This record gives sequence, C-alpha cells and structure tokens, in this order.
Amino acid sequence: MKSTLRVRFAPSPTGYFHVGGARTALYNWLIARKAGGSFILRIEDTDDSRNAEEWVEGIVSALTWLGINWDEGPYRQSERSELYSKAVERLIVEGKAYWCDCTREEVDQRAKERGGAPGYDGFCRDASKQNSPGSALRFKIPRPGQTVVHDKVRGDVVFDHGNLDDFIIVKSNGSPLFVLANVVDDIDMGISFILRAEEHLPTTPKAILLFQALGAEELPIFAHVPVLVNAKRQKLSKRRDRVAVEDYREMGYLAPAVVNYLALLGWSPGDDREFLDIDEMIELFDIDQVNHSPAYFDEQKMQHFNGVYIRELLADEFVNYCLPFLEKNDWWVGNVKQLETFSRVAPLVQERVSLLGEAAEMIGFLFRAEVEIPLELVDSVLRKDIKAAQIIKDVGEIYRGLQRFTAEELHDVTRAYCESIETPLRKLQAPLRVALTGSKVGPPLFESIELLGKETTLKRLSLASELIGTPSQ
RNA sequence: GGCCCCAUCGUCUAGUGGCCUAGGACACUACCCUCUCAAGGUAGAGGCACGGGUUCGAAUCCCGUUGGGGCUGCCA
Repeated sequence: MKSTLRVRFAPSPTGYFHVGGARTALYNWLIARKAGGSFILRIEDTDDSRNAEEWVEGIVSALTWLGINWDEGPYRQSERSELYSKAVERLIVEGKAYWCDCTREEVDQRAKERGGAPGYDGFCRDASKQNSPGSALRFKIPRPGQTVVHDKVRGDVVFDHGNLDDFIIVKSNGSPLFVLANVVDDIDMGISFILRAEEHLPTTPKAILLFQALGAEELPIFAHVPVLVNAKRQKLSKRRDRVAVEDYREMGYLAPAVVNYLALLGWSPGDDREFLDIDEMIELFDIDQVNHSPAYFDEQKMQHFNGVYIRELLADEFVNYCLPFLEKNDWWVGNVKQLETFSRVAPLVQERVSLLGEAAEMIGFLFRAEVEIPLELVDSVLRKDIKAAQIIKDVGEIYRGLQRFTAEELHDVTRAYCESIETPLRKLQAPLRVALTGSKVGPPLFESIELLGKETTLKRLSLASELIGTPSQ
C-alpha cells in the first residue's frame, strides 16, 4: 500500500526544544495515528556549527515525556550525506544547478548598485564555473515561471519565480543546505504529508522545484499551520522566550495537560469541549479545522489546564508525581514517617495547586525543623494588635490540655475559644497559621496542626509568643 | 524595500450566508460557599479592525485600507 500516510517531524537540534515544535510534532503525530500511518523523527543537523548532541537528547526526552512516539528514526541528516551527494551530482549533470564563487559581500554590493531588493542576482548562472574552493552550488530557478503551493490550510498560494533567487543548496564547505537535505530525505523516506509551521511557507516553492528537479513522482501534501507567538505577537523563539518543554516539566506540569493545551492552540474540536484525552484528539483532529492565524501561548491558561488534570489524579498518583519535587528540598529525607505524613496531607494539597512544584512549597512547614516567619507577616499579622499575642498564648494553653490531638478536636476547642472571646474563627486562624506554618495560606489549618503533632505545635506557638514580645530592630 | 500569510471579547476559540440580541474557556469583577488559600456555584464586564461592494439577508463571500506576523542567510 503506497498510499499509507507518512509524516515526519524534523527539528534541528540548535537549542532547547520549545512548545511550538512540540505542537507541530503533536499535530503530525495525531494525523499519523488517526490514519494509521507512520510518524518519523528526523534530526536536521546539517549545520555542524550550530548543532549539539545535548539538544538531540532534549528533543528525544521531551517527545517521550509528552507521549509522542515515533515509528522510525531518529534519523540524522549528518549520517546521510551520501544521499545528498548523489542528488547534487544529478542536479549538476542535468544542468539544474551551478557553481557560484561570489562572496556575500559581492552579492550585497551588486544588490546595492542595482538599488533594488537584496538578494542574489544570478551572476554565475550561465558562467559554467567549476567547483573551486570557496564556491557554493546554487539551484537554477526555472525562469520565467510560477509555482503554486496547494496548501491544506492556506489554500493555493502562488509564487512567481521572479521573486525567487537561485538559492544555495550546497555550502562551500560541502555540506547541503536544509532545503536540499529536506527534500532529498522526504523523497527517500516517502513522506506523503508535510505539516510544519507557517514560517516555512515562503521556502515551499523552492522545495517543490527541488522535488520536481529530482524527479519525484508525486508531491507530498503541504499544510502550514500558524506559528505560536509571545505576548508581543512575535514568533516564539528559543532565544528570547522562555518556552522550553523541559522547563514546564520541571515546574510541575503534567504531560497530558500540556498536550491537551497545545492541541487547542490553533485547533478546536468544533464544539465547546476543551478537555480531550489522547484518543479523542486522534479521533477528532482534522487539518481542515486548523486555524489560520497565529496563537498566543498563554501560560496562565495552560496552568489552569494543569490544575484540572492534577485534580483528576488518583491520590496515589498525585503522591508519586510529587515525589521528585519533594526531593529537591533539603528537609525531605523520604523516610516512612515523612511519606506517611505527606500521603495524609496530599489530598488537601492536590485540590489547591495547579503545579506539582507548588505542592512542596505548601507543605514544607510539616517537615522543616523550624518555621521561619517572614518579617512582613510578623508585623502585619502577629503584631497587628495585642489580640494576636493573647490568642496564641491562650490557644497554646488550650492545646496543651488536649488528650486527643485530632483535627476534629482541635477545631472544636478552637471554635469554643473563639466564641468565648467573640472573635470569628476566620479571624483567629490567621495568627495561628502564621505562627505554625510561616504563611498566611496553606492546607486546612486543623488538619495541618494534627499532622504537625502536639509537641511541635506547642513549641512553635511559644516561639511565636517570644517573637512577638521581642521588638524588631 | 520586495514576496507571502493573517485579522471574532485582553487571550485561546465556536461560527463555513439566515439558528448570532455572536456561544464557550482562561484572565478580570461582584456575590455565594468557607477555618486561610484554592476548588466549586451564580452573576457581570468585554469582541466580529475599518470602508466599500455582492445578496432579500453577511462575523461568514469579493475588493480596498489599516494593523499584525513570517520570509527575504553558505540557519532550520
């Protein structure tokens, strides 16, 4: 069956793998899975000077994490140079390419003198030059002519060859340029559908011309999806925007949440649904439904998605996912006792965070030897009025006399105390929470106190009392 | 500069000529719930860039303007 869909994701390993690439990979993967075709991973590393092995590893691990698996590859263009040489030979023999020894400066200079648009003027086009040190091979654009790109998302886009320069396909150091390697590989690998970011649309006519020059029997179908942009609506770039997939993983994003959010950037299932699992995406994804305009990558919304996914986790799953984040803290030793405490508090945390990383921050007070109360809170909460001092003292006394140190019991006695001093519980919990946890927010207070244990609780309350009594400098 | 792409609330989007008084989601505001914070619930504010056509009828089709973006590399 020659008609089987074959798509490829072809990143270049020149930096952190960013979310825009991830979305392109995802779309390719979705149409492959939907059609029962093949998804091929190809590393475009023809530019020696800019590649690094670590970036390849980053791409591989990010895709794996996201659950985007490949059926073939990763192929590396750096290992396929023979193929490109053959193609080049053919183009030269057939007179479809020529050697050019113009320097960049010369090209610019002539463009300047012309007073016209920058770009190559075809100076060596008919000079029949031989390959010499410093010369590059250029593709001879058929003139006059037009090439129309039949794009699945843009429709037909016409390019006049008058606007296309004789572009370089082999650098003077002998290595192929990406358009060439790209096309040669796409032919060799039988790629039938090319889905990539819109930024590649302007080079597509060149690619098509190469496909034809190399005798490709059939052109692949092209689809150029809109790029992802930053707040200033510029194309997301790994240099100026912090958008590495790896970063999000480290912040505590769940892969399915990221995938779900990314899928919706430029596509929607056509109704009001926003939460889709992988199978639904595969079933519903349709290139014809993809939007035409750039999409802003909204981290805030992605975080919301993540919160939803976190809350859907089973309690055990949540605990396990949190472990790596707990391990980053020096107060975490991961013994049985800590594990048990965390398991008990985890459900209370799970519904309060939207990032796994937040979980650790929220429960640190349970494991730290001492609380550090920010000065700002000492002033604004504990020393705000004399009542806070009194409350902490009184509550300490009441707790000291408690036999059963449970959340329920603590709640009851505290509420009773509140009534006796005619203060609502919500007012009273603030100084208590700050004294015990060092923060104004956190898991429900009485559960926290129970987990903290009587001894620690009493100790922290008395420490807080002392702190209040000690004037700050 | 040249070529190309794009244009619905701040953002992501639904909308494929009448169902649109333009729907949903994030963010925002208010209220409810409540031991804090979240979550949840209810309500609210907020948009078809502009101008011409076509049509009985246009967010939807056409043209122009404006605005944004991409490409214009011996990067991918």
